[in-house]
Amino acid sequence: MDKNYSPELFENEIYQKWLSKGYFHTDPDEREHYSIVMPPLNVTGKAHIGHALDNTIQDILIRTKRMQGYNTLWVPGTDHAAIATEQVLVKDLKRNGETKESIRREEFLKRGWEWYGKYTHVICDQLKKLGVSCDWDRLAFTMDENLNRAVRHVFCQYYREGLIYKGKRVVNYCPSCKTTISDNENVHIDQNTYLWYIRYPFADGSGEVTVATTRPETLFGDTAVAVNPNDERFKGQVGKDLILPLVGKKIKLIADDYCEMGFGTGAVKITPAHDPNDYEVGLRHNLEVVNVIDDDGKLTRQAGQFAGMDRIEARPLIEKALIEGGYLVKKEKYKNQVGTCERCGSFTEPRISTQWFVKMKELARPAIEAVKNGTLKFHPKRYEKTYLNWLENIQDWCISRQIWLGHRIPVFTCSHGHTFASEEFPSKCEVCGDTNLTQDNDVLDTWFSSALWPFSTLGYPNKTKDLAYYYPTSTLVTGYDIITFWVSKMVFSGLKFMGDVPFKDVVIHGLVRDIHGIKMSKHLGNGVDPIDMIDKYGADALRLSLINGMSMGTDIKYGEEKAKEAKIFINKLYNASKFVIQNVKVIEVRDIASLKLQEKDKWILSELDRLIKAVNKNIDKYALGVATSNLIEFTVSKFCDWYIELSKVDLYGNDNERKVATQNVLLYAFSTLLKVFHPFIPFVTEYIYQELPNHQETIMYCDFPKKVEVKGLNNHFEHIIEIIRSIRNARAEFNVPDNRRTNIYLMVEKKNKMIEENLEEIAKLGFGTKCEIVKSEPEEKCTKVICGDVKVFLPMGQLVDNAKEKERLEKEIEKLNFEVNRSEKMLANAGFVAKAPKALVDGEKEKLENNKNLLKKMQKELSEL
RNA sequence: GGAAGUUUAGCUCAGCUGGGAGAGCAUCUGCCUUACAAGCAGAGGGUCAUAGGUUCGAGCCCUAUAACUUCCACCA
Repeated sequence: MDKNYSPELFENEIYQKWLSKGYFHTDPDEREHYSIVMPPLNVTGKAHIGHALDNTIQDILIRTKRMQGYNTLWVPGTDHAAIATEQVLVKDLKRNGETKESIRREEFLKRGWEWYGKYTHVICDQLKKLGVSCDWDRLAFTMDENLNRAVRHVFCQYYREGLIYKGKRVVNYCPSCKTTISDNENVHIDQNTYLWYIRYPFADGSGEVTVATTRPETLFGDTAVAVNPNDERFKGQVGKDLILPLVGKKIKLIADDYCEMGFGTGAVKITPAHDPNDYEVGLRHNLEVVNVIDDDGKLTRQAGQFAGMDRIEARPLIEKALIEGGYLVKKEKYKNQVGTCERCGSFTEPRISTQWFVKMKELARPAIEAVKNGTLKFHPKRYEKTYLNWLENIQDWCISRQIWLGHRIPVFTCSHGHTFASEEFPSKCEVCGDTNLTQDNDVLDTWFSSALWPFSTLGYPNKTKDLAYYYPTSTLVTGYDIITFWVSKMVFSGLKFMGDVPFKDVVIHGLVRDIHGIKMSKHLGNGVDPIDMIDKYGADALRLSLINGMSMGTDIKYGEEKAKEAKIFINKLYNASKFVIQNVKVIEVRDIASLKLQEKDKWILSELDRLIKAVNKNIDKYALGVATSNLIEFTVSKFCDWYIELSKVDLYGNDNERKVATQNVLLYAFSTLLKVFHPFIPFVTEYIYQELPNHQETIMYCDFPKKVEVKGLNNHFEHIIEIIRSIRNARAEFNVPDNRRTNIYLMVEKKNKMIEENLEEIAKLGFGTKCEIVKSEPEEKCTKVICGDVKVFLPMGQLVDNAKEKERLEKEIEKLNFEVNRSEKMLANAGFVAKAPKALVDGEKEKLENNKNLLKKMQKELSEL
């Protein structure tokens, strides 16, 4: 082993070994299964710190369950991320003076596949560095042939059942990406803009109506002005014609509840083509729909002289024209929110278009039910609300996208106008046999294929063994940001097509932010690159730093410091392993239950037992951050600080029987610790494990510890620890440097086996040359420490100072008095004695008794000084 | 406009069926003790956001308030 912990020397090698041995691969058998499907990775992306978190959590769960004996499957996969990839490709083409239209659809798709082929391994390789134990043999891609089949199969079934329809709706359109985007992808941002007050004169010259708008450029599409039906100011004028400024055409003044009295001017212009509300108003009043913004975000010829200009850029010019025409009443500053495209950031346009939709009401119902009746559980539970709230207010799902990359909608039309959906590419029309067929040009929303992920990756629509065995999967791990995007869609899809939920538990983690709590972004340059962290501190350190102290569902503030800290801890574990290994090199391995254990052995084993149980419990609760805290606390504060030091007495001593027992306890405790730790920090635990005597082929398949199989471990070894602590404290108070050793004398009230057996240990850990039990106070000048029924004498010669000694005792007495007082007050409280649990009351009584005794002794000491 | 989360040591956070406030980092003191100076031993540091309430007992439960964060929503 290397002197220092250097993960770069072994992590990669170990991963390659795991891979080559096929440890991650599994097939159905007679055992109980535990399965997870990995949220598909964006195939053209780089792994970011959020991926590291998400996959570390999954890996911990998978590795634990694998060690617990489950048939454990973790399916990895990638997503075709159509819009993002298409954008990149289009940009590429542009550089060569081409467009996708110029190279045609077929060639464009070919280039898409080349791109995917080129980049798939990048993100997968990055995940491998993290140590993920997923079954790479099953790596899935949302555009794989089988997944395509699943998509078409599902589409056709929806279609046949009338759950998919084509319809006119106001949808969000991104003029830059040139496609429709879903509500989820349309992010609202605050905007400082203006409200323009524009005068619309009555056609008969009888005055005017002033409307307020944030979008003067849509004026060319106005087909009415609406006022509230109860608005007295407009009584008698509703129904009259107004002149549309700049255009000159006549539009009607209508009355509709949508227009709120008291807001703005109380009158609102209605542009059905470019505002969802206005569209609804338009339907109610049978208004004409006039498109003034085209696919590129430019004004159409309806805008007259402004035609061909970008809608945003045209705004000041239109304002100028309104001023010149005398139509602008005023313009005031205004804050509102506008939709922007999640991907490119440009302003989106609501617009009327023909799109494909999935009817959601009926599909949502069982998905709601599954959570309400507990078939599907969220961890933490509060995220049920996000999920339910979304499903309960669900709108129909717009699934068509106007791009080329992705799953093309399998709907065909023949030259006679017959339209039908088909799973396979049809040779003729289903109705009339016509062979002249055209396929719908749109592709499906990427979430349409992601929605099928838990079963499409297992072979659906074929009835495979995998599907029968591993579905429903056990746990889904993802961030709260895609509960509505993705989780909900998988649930209703699974229920619909598999007749069962896609997973039983949904584990929701938070977002990883920078150390100040700000979202990481390229723009701000505050991102932490996980690969960078792995290179500097090792994958185990990265994993541990992400998990330790994490509370599921809550955002994490992350900085490089955390990886550094984690590495320091792992270094500690590594050093402990060096100690263990060098002391068990030559060992007579015995069954732990058959050993003659000393008190310190029993103590560490009972602490280990507590640790194991706590970790098991916390993993079951998905409280992984608490589990690692348990593990670290045991490793440092129990095993290293105490047991290793205590064990040296016997390891370096002359009693062979004691030495063998100690070696065995050391080996047992440490190897058990490694196993419990393995899911969290897989590399270093495997590396160390392979150095231990009697090891198996891999730690990955060792039994995950459930408890320590030794009876009668309870003792009061804590008392020895207390004595050692008081010695150290006393020395520190006298400023005795650690390198100056003294004798230690103990006076006990009655024979105490525990102390007799641990004299050497007390001496070693208490900086003593020796430690002995004395019958009477030693002659030497000593400082005295009282620790329960034990009096400790530390001969300190000149250092002992009566005044200081007195001061120390008085401080102790004061503390004790406070305690006694507190206990007495509690016990004097009738309510407490009557209502608190008996054990608590009895405990308090005992404490009071002990403290009173101690107090008496101390006061005696004080008076004797 | 709805909803959720957060508020505990200088910093990052634990503390989950209510029973004497914790860790790591940082700070101070002493130590190169044969696993570890990326270390060891010791110390200081907190009206658990504020105000009420329930209870024998509240960091934890209830009700308000404040600050910060996030999600959802069509207010011109």
